[in-house]
Amino acid sequence: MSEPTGLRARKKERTRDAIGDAAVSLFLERGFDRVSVNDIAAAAEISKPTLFRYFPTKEDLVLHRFADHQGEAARVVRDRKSGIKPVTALHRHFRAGLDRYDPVTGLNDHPEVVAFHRLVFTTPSLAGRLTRYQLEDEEALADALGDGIQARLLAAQVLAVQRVLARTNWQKIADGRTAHDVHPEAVAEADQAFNQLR
Amino acid sequence: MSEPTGLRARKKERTRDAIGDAAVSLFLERGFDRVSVNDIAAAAEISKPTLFRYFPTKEDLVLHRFADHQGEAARVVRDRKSGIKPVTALHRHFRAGLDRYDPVTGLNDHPEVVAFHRLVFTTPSLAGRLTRYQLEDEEALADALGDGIQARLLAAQVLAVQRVLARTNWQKIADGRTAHDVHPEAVAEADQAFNQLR
DNA sequence: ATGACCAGGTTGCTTTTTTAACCGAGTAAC
DNA sequence: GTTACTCGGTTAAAAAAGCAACCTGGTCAT
Repeated sequence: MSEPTGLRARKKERTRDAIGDAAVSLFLERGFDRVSVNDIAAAAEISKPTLFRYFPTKEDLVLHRFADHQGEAARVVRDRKSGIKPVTALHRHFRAGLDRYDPVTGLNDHPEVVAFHRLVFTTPSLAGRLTRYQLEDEEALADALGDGIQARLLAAQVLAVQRVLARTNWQKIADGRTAHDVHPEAVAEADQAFNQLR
Repeated sequence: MSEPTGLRARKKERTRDAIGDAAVSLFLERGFDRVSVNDIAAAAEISKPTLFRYFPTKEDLVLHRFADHQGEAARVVRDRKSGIKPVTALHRHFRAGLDRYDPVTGLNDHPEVVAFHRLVFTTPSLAGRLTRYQLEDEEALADALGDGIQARLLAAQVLAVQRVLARTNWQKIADGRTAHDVHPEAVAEADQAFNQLR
């Protein structure tokens, strides 16, 4: 029922983490395009082909943290308890994210997280690639919601709302406020936005 | 001219160290035959066949620290400066070992080293295997000394002397004295023993 | 413009490691 | 006395990693 935690799987996961951590910390230190994949491979003590076996492109070295949340919205809809509407489930899930200051909500003031956001959104190739991830996420959510054009529209609107909320939160953090301080209005705005979706 | 420090070589060395360290620390903790090779492999996070690729037998997991000094006597004789007699070179090398409290001289009171010695000499299969290492060492030394039966005899006597000296030192340490305290008489005994060899 | 780099990726080929299964000897249960 | 462990050690096949060499596309001197 669970993952078979063999020796192989454990080491693969560790290697993946080592590569991702080395990459992100180098990127934060010197900027995305001032770090070569060779540098990352050297820092993670692996070879270049091995690096590309774990991550298809250099961009994914940064975006794997988003990729880990890939399909989350679709899963939330699919796994909702019976009697609960999709939008409600998504709403609750987003609010739970706010409550635990999940970085994907934009409501997180850890310096490293803030710097990471900045890195992603000020590096064009990263921002570009990120939208591709969002598209896939949207399709998955649409499939979970149903078949017609309405499912597609709803999926797009939900994810657009989440992006706006996250970006708003992040902006406030970027202006120097603390996550704890911003939290109440973030919740209020989320409630308002999700209610308008119905 | 030097070792090619590739990624592969570095990781191999680390793996070897990890296995050896895990093995010795488990042995010291629970005794040689209360630890299975499976335990060691698990502690070192490698598989059993991999363990045996690095160490031919369970005993060698302990004795690799001696094995690392394998052929040292022969090398000392071969690399001696011209004009220096073999026995003199070996004598100086042993004294240098005493001065830096090298564990192979028996003159070392670190708890871990003492426990390690105790482990080796109170476990029959280990003591047995150790004599095999010493035999190989003796043959190598004999070859370095020359061809005839006299070379063999001298080699055997030198190594016998070193073993007696080391055992004597270890005994004094085992009686509770410090290495620093024992050092002067260890040097004196070594000088006397090596002088009698000439 | 040409040639020499450096970047992100890729391609074979070899070495290393995992996995599961096995062998042979000892040993405890029943 | 058979059954069923455990332990040290081995085998064969498959996955993973390393390495060197390559491709493509840019950038910079000369």
